[in-house]
Amino acid sequence: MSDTKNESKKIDQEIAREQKMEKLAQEGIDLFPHNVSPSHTIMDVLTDYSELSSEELEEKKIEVFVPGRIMSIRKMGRATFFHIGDSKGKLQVYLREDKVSEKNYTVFSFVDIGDMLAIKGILFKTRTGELTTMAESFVFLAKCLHPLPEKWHGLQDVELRYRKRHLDLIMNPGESDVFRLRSLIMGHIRKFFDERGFIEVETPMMQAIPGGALARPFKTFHNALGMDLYLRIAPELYLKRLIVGGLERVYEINRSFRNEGISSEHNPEFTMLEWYRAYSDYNDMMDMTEELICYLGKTLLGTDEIPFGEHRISLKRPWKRIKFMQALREYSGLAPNRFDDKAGILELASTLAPDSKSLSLGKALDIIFDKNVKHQLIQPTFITNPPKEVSPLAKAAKDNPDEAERFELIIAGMEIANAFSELTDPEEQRRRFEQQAEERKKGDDESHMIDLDYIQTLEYGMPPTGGEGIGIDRLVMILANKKSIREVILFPLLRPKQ
RNA sequence: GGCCCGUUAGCUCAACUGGUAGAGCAACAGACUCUUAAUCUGUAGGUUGAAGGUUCGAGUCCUUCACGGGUCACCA
Repeated sequence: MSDTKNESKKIDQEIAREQKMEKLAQEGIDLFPHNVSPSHTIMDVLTDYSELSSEELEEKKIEVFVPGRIMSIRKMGRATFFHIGDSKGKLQVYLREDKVSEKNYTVFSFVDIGDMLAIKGILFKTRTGELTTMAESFVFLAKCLHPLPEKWHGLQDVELRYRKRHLDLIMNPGESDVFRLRSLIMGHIRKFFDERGFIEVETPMMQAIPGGALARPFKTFHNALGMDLYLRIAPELYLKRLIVGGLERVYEINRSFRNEGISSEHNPEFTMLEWYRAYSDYNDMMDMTEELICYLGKTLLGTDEIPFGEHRISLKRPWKRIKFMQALREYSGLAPNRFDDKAGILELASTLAPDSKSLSLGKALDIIFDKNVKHQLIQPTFITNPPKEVSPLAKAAKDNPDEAERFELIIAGMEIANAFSELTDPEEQRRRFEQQAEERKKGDDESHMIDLDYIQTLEYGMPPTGGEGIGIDRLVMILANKKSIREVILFPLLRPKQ
C-alpha cells in the first residue's frame, strides 16, 4: 500500500489530527523541535523511584523531564491522566489545569494518542500507589498523524506487524525484547570469538562465483565492469583464503542470500556466523559449538534448559553425537537392512522428493534424513559423518572414504550449524568440484560451481582447519522461543502490497 | 509452485441454512480536578481485499486474481 494511496484516502481521524496540528501551529508551537535533552528515560524513572513512598517523594520533590509516546488519555474536565510509553515501559502523567495554566491545558486538548511529548514535572504517587509525574509543562517531540491500533489488543494482524514493524514495536511492548536479545546474542558471539583470539573480517557479498554452499544464488550485474555478479550464498571460500594467508582464526557475521523458498525457517537473506580455526578439526568444532551456545544460554537466559514451543530443550553438555547412518537406522522408521539395498534407497528418495533430478546414493540418503529423521531431533544433536557426495568442501573420513568429516547440529528439528574438517588437498578439491559439475550437467542447479581461483589458493597450502557456519536467525529463534524466522528478523521479505 | 485456511470501520472482532452489515476501543460534540481497559450523554465512520458470475436478493454460494498464514515441494 503506497503512501500516495493513503494520501488520497484520508480517514476522518487523520483529518482531525491534521486540523489539530494546524491549530497548534497557529499557537506558535513547534511540533517537530530540533532537539530536547531529557533528564530520564521512563525506565530510569521507574527503576530509580518506584520504591520510594508517597511521603519520601513529597519530601524530595524529584523533578524529571521524560520523553515518551502518548498511549492512553483519561480526561476529567480540568484534569487529565495519561500514560506515556516507550519500548521499555509506561509512565503515568497527571496534568491539571491549575498547574500548567489555562492556555497550556487548552493546548493539551489538541494532543492525540500517539503524539510524542516530553513531560517536565514532579514525581508523586497516586491514591492507588502508581508512580506518576505531576506535569508542570510539556513540549512536543513529534505529532502523530495516524491513529494507533487498539490499546488493549495491540496490533494482532501478522501481515501488518511485518509490513509496519514500527507499529508492531510501538503497540506490542514484548516485541522489542526479541530484538534486544538478538543484539545481545550478536554481542556475546563477538566477545566469545574475540576472547579466543579470532579476528572478525568482512568478505565479499558480491561474488563472481557463488561458492561455499549448495544453493541457488541471486544474480545481479555490475555496469562499469560489464559483468555478472552473484550475491553470496556463503562466505566460506573467502574465509578459507584468509586461513591460507595465515590469519589462522577468523570469523564473520553477516548476511548471505539464497534464492529459494520462503518458510518459517527460511528468509532469502539471512544472517550467518562462520568461523575457521587452523589446527583443528570437526571434533574441535563440536566442542566449540557446545561451548558457544551454552555460554549464550547461561549468560543471556541464565539457564541451560530453555522452552521452545511445547518442548523443553536441554543445553546440558555433552550433547548427543551420532553418526548419520546410525541416525538413519535409528530414527527413519525403515528396517535396517533396507540401507543395504541401494536401488531401493534411490527409489524411496525419489518418491520423497519427486522433483529432484540426479540422485546419487549420498543425496538419496540425505533426502531420507531430511524427511524422516531431522524433525524428530528436538534436543541438540550432532549428526556426524554424512555422505561425502553432499559435502564437496569437507575432508573424507579417515576410516570411510564414503563419509565426510562433517556434522550438522540439529535443535528443535532445525539445522542450526554445519561444520567440517576443511578439505585442504587442492587436487582432491578439484575432483570434488568436477563431480559437482557433473551433477550440474544432469540438471542439479544447486551443485557447486568450479572455482579455479580457490583451487589455486589451496595450492599454496592450507593447514588442517576446522570451520563452521551457524544460522544466527535460527539460533535466535531457539533462544527467544519463536517458531517463525519472521519473528526474529525485523523486516522479513514480503511481497509488496498492491 | 501444490493443497488448506484467512482478508468485514483506523484497530480488535461479530453477523445461523443467502434476507436491512453490528459491537468495543479509537474519533467527533458535550459533562466531569486521583483516573487507570475511567465513567456518562449524543454523533459520525463501510464499494465486506479486487473483478466477474449465480440469484428476486450475496459479507455469506461459484470462478479468477491479489496479499497473508499453515503445510508440502524446493532448500541449510
